Formats: sequence, structure tokens, C-alpha cells
Amino acid sequence: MSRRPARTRPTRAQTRERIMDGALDAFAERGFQGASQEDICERVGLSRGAYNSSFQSKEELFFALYDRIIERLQVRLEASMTEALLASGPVIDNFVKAFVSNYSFDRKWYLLQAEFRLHALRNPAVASHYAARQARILTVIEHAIARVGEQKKPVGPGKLSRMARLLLAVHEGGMFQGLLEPTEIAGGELLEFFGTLVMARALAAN
Amino acid sequence: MSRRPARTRPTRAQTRERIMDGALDAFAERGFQGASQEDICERVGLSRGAYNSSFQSKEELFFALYDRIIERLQVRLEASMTEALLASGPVIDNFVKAFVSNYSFDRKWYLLQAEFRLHALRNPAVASHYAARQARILTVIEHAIARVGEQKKPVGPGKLSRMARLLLAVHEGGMFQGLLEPTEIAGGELLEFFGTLVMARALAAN
DNA sequence: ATATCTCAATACATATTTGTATCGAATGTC
DNA sequence: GACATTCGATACAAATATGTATTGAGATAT
Repeated sequence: MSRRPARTRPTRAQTRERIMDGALDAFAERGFQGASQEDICERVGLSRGAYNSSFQSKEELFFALYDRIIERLQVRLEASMTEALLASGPVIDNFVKAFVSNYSFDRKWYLLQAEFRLHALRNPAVASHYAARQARILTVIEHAIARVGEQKKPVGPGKLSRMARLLLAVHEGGMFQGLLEPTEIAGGELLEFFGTLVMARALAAN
Repeated sequence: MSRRPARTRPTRAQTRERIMDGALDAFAERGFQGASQEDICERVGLSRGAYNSSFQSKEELFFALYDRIIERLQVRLEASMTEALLASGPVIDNFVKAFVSNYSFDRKWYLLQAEFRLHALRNPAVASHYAARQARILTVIEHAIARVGEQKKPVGPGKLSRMARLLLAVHEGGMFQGLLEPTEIAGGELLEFFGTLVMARALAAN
């Protein structure tokens, strides 16, 4: 009989996930450099042994964490984009709404993202990694914009790329300002402002 | 005879400045938390004694450094804005050009700014400080936009505020993307794209 | 069932950083 | 010119973080 005993010990992958959960909180609260191993571990009730056994270096943990976030983000973004484009109503509005509501990561996500950006700017190797990830997001946005444009007039590829980047830039900046001064301006407000007021015109006059 | 000997020792203010110079480099390269006292000091040939004698804490140094940068920035921005508005040619173009060329801090400045933003988001006390500084920049931008708008139709205050924030957001995001992928997109490109193509329309249709 | 192996907790040694104290040189005052 | 004071360099001590080694419990194979 090879009946296995009920598994009591978590799998390797599970503890990795738990460490990453702790790291997300710790990084958000104290920053990448400020978060110590102990810091990360005690948030999820693990010891530094688990940490060092799961990750070779802090960099590796950081990458893994960022990849996990980006992948989830991309999936959600893709889904909501296509959905918005198929829905009824003004396609531009749907598009922006979908973007705001689904790509608006929360505070922790923003902090991690910002942290990773800084890291990328300082380290060329990380920069290419980040750029590759961003490229995937940009592609999703570009597709969406292109399909919005179809209903008016096709958008040239160069312009498409810049518009996608512009949208991303507005989103990042808007998120920050929304987090910094929640009473002054809401998180997605700038992006909606940009989308409805400005971007619609740009496409209309394309 | 009270003839003073030639001063050989730098003034307190001067050494403070030197420490801040070192801090700017160190923070840009290794981040706020990553930069050690030794790190900062040896870049400008001073000892930790000077550091601890000049600044009570790292926070204080950080604030001082940021304030110094923001003040210089504000002055330059104000000057170039009024100049651009008085110059001949399309006022919108002048405005954006002036903004891009004068408010485009270099890599180090961007890194410090980003670092400070993160710090602000994590610390409420710092957040209000940051917001106050940003408000000064926003005011400058708002004035400029208002004056641009005068030539078309007055811009409402609510819209003015959002446009100023939008401009700031685009600038920040554009700077980052330009620094991350210099071969893909130039530093001020997004902002110019935004300014000439999009913002002009928004104002025209105001 | 026994043996082997893996994973995670604990303990230990090391390195890095910071804060404090001390000391010498430069400055300004009387 | 002597004296008190300030500034900045050096030395010292404490705290914190990291990496490695060891150990015990759980899982897998024979």
C-alpha cells in the first residue's frame, strides 16, 4: 500500500509564496533596502531559515515578486480591455474606465512598482528586465487603442506607441498624486480626465 | 590690529553644501537607505565627523537636499515660463518647450525626486512637506496655463488644477520612460507629444 | 520499516553601520 | 598674545543584518 500520509508540510512553492507575501508588505512599508529578512519573515510566521532556503538573494525575491504581480496585472488588464471594447456605450469611455478600474493597483502595488522602477534605473540588468515587462503591458494597451482607433481612423504605429506610453505615464503619475493627496485629487481622476477630455479628441482628430 | 588672517577653514554653510553634494550623488546611486554616511562623505573628501556635526539625522539631510533642488527648480521654471510666454511664435509650443528644457532635471535629479516621492508616501509627515513643495510647482504651471488660455478662452479653476497636475504627471512618467529606454523614447518626447498634439486641442476646444 | 533526503528553525560568526566620545586645529574675543 | 569656542577628524562601542553551519522533523523510496 502506497497510501501517502496526509501532507502536513507545505510544499516548497507554498512557502515561497508566503515569503513573497511577507516581502510585498515589508517592501511596501519599509522599502526594498529597508526591509530585512527578519522583517519579511515574521510577517508571515516563518523563520529566516525558510527565507534563505527559498531564495538565493534579495534580488531574486524581488524579481519573483515583481513578476508575479505583473503577470496577474497583465491577465486582468487584457481581460478587462477586450471586455470593455465589446461592451456597449462610448468605446472610449469604456476603455478608460476599464483601465482605471482594473489597472489601478492599490497602494502596496504602487509602492512596489515604484521601488522596482528605481531599482531598474540604477541597474542596467534590471532595466532590461523591467522594460521587457513593461513592453507586455504596452502591447496590451496598444492593441486596445488600435481597436478604438479603428472606429475612427487607423492610428499610425509610431503614434500608437507614444499614445500607449503616454497613457501609462499618466496613469503612473495620477496614481501617485492620488495617493499623495487623496483629499485633493482621486486616484483615477487624472487618468479619466486625460481619457475623456483629451485623448478622445486626439483620436477624433486623428 | 584686528586684521583677520585669510580664512582657511570653510564656513559651516559651505561644508553643509559639500555634504549635500555628496548625498545627491550617493542617494542617486545607491538610494536613500542604501547610502551610508561613509559613502556620502568620501565622495566629497570629508569625514563622518563633518557629517554628524552638520546634520542631526539622515532625514534632515534629505529634506535639506530636496528643498535646495526644489527651490532652484522653481526659480528656473518661473523664469523660463514667463520668458516663453513673452516670446514670439506659437505660445503653446513655447510653453511646452520651456517646460521640457528647463524642468527636465537630469538623471540624478529624477532619482532623488523619485526617492523622495516614495519616502513621502510612506511617511505622512513627509507627505505634507512634499505636497507643499509640489503645490508651489503646480502654481507656476497653473499660472502659465491660465495665461495660455487667456488667448483662447479662460480656463476654469478646477480644470486648471487638473491640467497642471496632468502636465506634471506626464512629465514625471515621460522622464522615467526616457531614462529607462533612451533608445526607444527620448526624455522629453512624451511631454512634447502631449503638449503639441493633445493639450493644444484641449485648450483650443476649451 | 528503514534509510535517505529535503526543508525549515536555530545558533553562531562576521561584517557593516551608526552614535558617542575624544582630540586637535582653526577662529574670534578680550 | 592668551583663552574660550567651534568644527571636523579619529577612535571606540553598540546595534543590526547577513551568510553559513547545524540540527531535527517530515516526506519519499526501497
